[in-house]
Amino acid sequence: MSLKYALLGLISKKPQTGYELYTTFKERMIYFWSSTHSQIYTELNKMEHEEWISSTYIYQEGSPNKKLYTITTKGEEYLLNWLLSDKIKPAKIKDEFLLRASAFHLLSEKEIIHLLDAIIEREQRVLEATRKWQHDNEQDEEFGIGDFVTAEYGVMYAEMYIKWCEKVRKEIRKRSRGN
Amino acid sequence: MSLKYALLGLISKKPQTGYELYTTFKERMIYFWSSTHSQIYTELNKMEHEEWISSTYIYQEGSPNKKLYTITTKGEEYLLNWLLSDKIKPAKIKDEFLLRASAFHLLSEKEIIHLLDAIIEREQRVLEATRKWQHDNEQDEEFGIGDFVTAEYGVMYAEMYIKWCEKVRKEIRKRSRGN
DNA sequence: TGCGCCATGTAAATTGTTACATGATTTA
DNA sequence: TAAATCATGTAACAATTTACATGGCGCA
Repeated sequence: MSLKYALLGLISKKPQTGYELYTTFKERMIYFWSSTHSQIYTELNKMEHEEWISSTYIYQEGSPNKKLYTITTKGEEYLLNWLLSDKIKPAKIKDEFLLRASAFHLLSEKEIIHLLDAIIEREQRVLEATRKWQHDNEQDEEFGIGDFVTAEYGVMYAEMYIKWCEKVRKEIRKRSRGN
Repeated sequence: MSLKYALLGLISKKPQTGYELYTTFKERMIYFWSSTHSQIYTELNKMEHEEWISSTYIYQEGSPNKKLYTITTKGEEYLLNWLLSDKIKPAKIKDEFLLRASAFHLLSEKEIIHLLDAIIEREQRVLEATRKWQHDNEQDEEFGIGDFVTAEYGVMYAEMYIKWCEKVRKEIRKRSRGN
């Protein structure tokens, strides 16, 4: 399982809390990885046991206390070993809309167009958010090569998705004119 | 969970066996859905209990016997209801290579290029296979709108992935010349 | 003679999701 | 004043993966 590598990769950039890692997952990594806070906290505790990371407890007034995790030498070695391994597992995707698309033979033109429009809108929002994030952060010294290439992927992925939706719309219109 | 809808969608096109469904998943739907044979067989049995599908046992000489599943009216209603529902869950993606890419700050130019080349090769194989499948089947009367649009997606997705890899390669070369 | 294909299943283990639990501060 | 944010965790449940189990046929 790769959640541990995902967490190690992020912590290797700078020490972080579980909450920060969780927000990074849901805000920035959604188009290539996903997880929930309950899974992240559990995994972080396991990883500390394995001594891939170490934590410092930070007392705060006003807001709740927190644990800051730092990667260890052992953790860095473990991560690097995985990064360089030859066996790269193929992506695992569960795309509900594509699944619906595969059953378009059961729907009318109107129904398909309605679904497509909703998805185009959704993807446009994702695209705008990614571009905004990229623009707001690219001058930041913390913005590294990994952030650059994955943000670029996010943009290309959303653009492709929208283009595909429009292609499908054209095809649907064409087919229903034909009937 | 949507595996049941995935199966219903496929069975709605024509009666199929668990084995046929399983091969469709691993050969054709990999870029938008994945499952294993053990999960598929279990799910099919549950779905028959729910009366969304019914089965006919087919005795064969030479090869093992099999069960052919057909969708019921109840199953069709259930599927259609899901197809038209407004809440379309966002795609859940676990892309190990993108995860590695997000940790590229830990690798050298040479190491990154090595990984990229392997992925480009992999994606080119996927792309060729999808195009071949599309070409070999588009004249088939069973090749419907769902097959058309999802195959198109597969092609666009793989093309985008390759373009992204090449963009990353250029960026990596640029950055290491800069140092 | 060993591997892959056809064909279906169960059991065990791991992963992932949702709900429960707490509680102060900030924002609408 | 209700919801969202910060912050961390556990428990129960659901989904998924890997291993176990069987066995004939065709191919190299």
